[in-house]
Amino acid sequence: MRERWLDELAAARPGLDRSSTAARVAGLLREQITDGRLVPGARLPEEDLCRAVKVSRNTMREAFRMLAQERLLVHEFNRGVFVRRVTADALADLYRVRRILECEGVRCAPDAPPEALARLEAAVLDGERAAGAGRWADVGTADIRFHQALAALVGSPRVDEMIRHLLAEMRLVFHEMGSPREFHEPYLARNRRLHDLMARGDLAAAERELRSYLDDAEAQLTKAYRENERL
Amino acid sequence: MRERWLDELAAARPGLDRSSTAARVAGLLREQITDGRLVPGARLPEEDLCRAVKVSRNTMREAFRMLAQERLLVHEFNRGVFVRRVTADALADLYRVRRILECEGVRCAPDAPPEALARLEAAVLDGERAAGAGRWADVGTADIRFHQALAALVGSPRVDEMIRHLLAEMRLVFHEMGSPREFHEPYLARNRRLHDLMARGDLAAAERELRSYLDDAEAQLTKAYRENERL
DNA sequence: GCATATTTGTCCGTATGTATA
DNA sequence: CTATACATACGGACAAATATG
Repeated sequence: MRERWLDELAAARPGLDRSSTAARVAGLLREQITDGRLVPGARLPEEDLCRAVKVSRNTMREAFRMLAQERLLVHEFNRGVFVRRVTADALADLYRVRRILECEGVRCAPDAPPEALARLEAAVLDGERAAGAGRWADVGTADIRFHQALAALVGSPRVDEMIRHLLAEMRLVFHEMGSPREFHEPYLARNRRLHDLMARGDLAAAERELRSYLDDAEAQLTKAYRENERL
Repeated sequence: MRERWLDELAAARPGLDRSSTAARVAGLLREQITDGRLVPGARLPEEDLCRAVKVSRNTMREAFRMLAQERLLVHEFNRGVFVRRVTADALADLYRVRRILECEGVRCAPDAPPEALARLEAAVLDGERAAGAGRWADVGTADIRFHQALAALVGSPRVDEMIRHLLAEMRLVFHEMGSPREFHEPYLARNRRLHDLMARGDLAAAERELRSYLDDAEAQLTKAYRENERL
């Protein structure tokens, strides 16, 4: 059975690019994954994908490797590659590291350049606008951008990369549980409050708010996970 | 001209393994790099390596990709792969993240299992023993193990992986400047002191000591870098 | 539990494009 | 500018592992 995301992938033929084809293919797949068209646990058969994107198996395998490094795919030896399924343990670890990096971002706020703080506010506004228009998927995207901007206050390229990968994984978690509105709506106001506390310079309160935010979100997701596992 | 590390690589044929050949090849190369036989900036020509290790280009490229993800190699499109050269900027970023992760480790010490603290002390002892025997390369290894154990107190697999990669890069830095004794000797006593402060439960003092340790090490390495650049 | 079909792991030869002496 | 060396990408081959009936 030829599935829908395969056709969409085949349709999205990019124009010639200056970078490697493997990187381009990886980009296509990444988009399918973060947009939720390729669901966690789905298997990616080499041959089908090669036909769909019209690249050789070697190139496809190179693209697989890239995405496996980003933890979006898992490579099971002699079995194939699958869209990553985030376990409850991995989820806890994800939040452990988010707490470390994002709280550090809050503490670095005074030393951050104004553009970095502006991006934080822009993300809050984007989220509020998207919510007003009922575009709940975009609310989720804005939320991710907000937390990315938070960690970016550290001013470290490495931290930027870490948080980018972390939040890409968070998308996997969201897709595994659906109902974006229910999950993201309550956090809109909290992002706003967190931003305002930081703008006011009350970093201690901001960090407390952030910690409680992350605790709540983790608890909510973990609860949903346990319920899903029961199926 | 056939260089020495190529022969050593060819000699180190491992017994059959259950994992992928690419992973095994990556392991071989990693060893050559962290041991300093492959120096930063060195070029790794595909063909020569394939002949030396007797694997196909595809497999070799897969190994390259793994090591590039660990930042030990850099892949320049259409030019080849090279052993990474850590720039002064990258060095500063390296220490920025080390400060974040290792200080977090200190703060997590009370919640860490006894084995984790034991590994910290073991690394201190290993360093002292190696120094007593004049094995300065081993002193460096013990130092890296010490800081790895420090970050491991966080109890997060992800943090473990991050610090492992970070410290592997630190090895690149060390190799680019030689004289292991001069650099590592003064830090032996500081590792001991840091450990003792933590054992005593004085976390605030421990964190202060760690920060000053990292500041000093960074300053020393940066200074050496500037001097090297003058060549 | 077995035989078969499918898929992956690995290798090779080759054509094309890119960088550098 | 030409020549050479090398990287990129393709497609086919075969063994080994896995999934399927």
